[in-house]
Amino acid sequence: MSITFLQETIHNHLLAAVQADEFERLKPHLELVQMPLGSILYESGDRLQHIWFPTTAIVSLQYIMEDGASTEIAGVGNEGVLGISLFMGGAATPSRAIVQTGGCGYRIKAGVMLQEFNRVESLQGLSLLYIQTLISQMSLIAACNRHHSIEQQLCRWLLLTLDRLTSNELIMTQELIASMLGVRREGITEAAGNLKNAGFINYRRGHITVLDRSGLETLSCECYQVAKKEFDCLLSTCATTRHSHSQACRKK
Amino acid sequence: MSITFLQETIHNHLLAAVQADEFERLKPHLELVQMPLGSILYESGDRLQHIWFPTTAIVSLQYIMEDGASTEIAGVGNEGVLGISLFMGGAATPSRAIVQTGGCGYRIKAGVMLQEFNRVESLQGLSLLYIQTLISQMSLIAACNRHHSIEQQLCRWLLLTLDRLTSNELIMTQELIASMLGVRREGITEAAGNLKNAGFINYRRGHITVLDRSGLETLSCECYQVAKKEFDCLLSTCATTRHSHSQACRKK
DNA sequence: TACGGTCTGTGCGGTATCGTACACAACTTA
DNA sequence: TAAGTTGTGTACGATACCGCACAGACCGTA
Repeated sequence: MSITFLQETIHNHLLAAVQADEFERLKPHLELVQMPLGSILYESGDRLQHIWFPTTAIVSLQYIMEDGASTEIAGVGNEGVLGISLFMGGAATPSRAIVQTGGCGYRIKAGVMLQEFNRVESLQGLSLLYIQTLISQMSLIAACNRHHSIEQQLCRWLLLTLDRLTSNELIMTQELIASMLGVRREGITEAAGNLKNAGFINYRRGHITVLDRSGLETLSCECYQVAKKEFDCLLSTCATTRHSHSQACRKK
Repeated sequence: MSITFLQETIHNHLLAAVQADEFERLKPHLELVQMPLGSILYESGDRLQHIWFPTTAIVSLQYIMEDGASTEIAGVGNEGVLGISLFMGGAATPSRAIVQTGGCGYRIKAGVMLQEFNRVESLQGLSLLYIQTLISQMSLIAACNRHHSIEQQLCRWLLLTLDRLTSNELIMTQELIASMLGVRREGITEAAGNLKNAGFINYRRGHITVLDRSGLETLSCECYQVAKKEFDCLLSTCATTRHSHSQACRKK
């Protein structure tokens, strides 16, 4: 049982990088929960009750405008954690966290997490490191929104989602993708049609299958590679951090 | 002399909120420097040598794409600090920091700052609080990029810049504004022309004068008000934080 | 005062994306 | 099997923005 628990835990890289003795303290508070597609972890302005560490689920952070228009500002999979604003002064995040790919994750009560965050240095270091990655990702998306075509962005988005999955099939309507990218649904239909004609993907009602990764990479903007590099960097730091907190990767 | 120093210091709200005894330790390391218009504090990928606390200067954080296209991802004035990635694992920020309005600021060596950050709780708390604000700002800009017109964004940008100035005149070419917003210079010429015709601003070669703030507010998207609220919240927390670290504002 | 560089104004066609409307296809449920 | 719901395909004009080209205005410097 406890072995199963630990194996599952490994599926969140951040959690797996917490030092063993510190992890023992967290363990009794970790609660394995379902994170079904479409469920909302928190809304803009909510006071956080929990922190989440996804294992198989993927969560999308979206900024919602007054008229209801939305834009994804970051994605969080098993490399990350949701609810970081808790550590940062208690103010609510101005975003919505919605599950984009159903799966599981660990949940921990906000109060417990905050206490441990303040006490445990490795947890703090990892969180900060992750926030850094998140900031990079958000910058990237802001710039990508401005400068790249829907098709390029769709490729980026598919690739980044695919990287967090074990299978090559996404359960996902075009409508949903459109709301992530902050564009019209028809725009996605057209872009997806092109990718299908090119033989890079296939799809049917709510399911998208990626047939040719490298094809998508050629059509994607540079942003995919940049984001991937960021993630790889984070993960490799996590992997080597269990016992000593080294410096993160230095890029370029 | 030391009184002058302190008075100047107050001009950075974050620095002013550091507890008195802790501030005494930082003080000998603070170096008042000029931050002339157009100078670059750091480039994407640089290893940080310093941390900056602007007093009268305003700095723009930009993401630069491979083809040279740029987008502002956040602005930093005397409410903030530059070089936060230092605290977050040492990885370089994937952005450029360029002075958008010339002025002064305090500089401190990265090594010293890092040491104090790890030792001094109030400094850490303030930094985290600021990072939270920064994240909010970045989300907002990402969404604004996607959904709002150049004219709306120009209004937002002018208003946010104005809020950080004492005068109502910006020293700023249209070319520069265009590179901040990530659009063509001609787009700014047109939008600025409209604002001039409406009587809200006036300008001449490199100088923009705001004549009617509230006029700009009516044309701006919601994003200005949202960003302003965030800043006000940060500042009020700073103002009350010198002796006890309270929770930040809760919104909505 | 004249020069030269920089900044701004304007026009044009091209294109990506939008808004809207509607038909059809694929699943779900009764 | 039929009805209803939800997702996808397509078409059309409107429009915001782009890329380019060039003229003219401003301002510092010689």
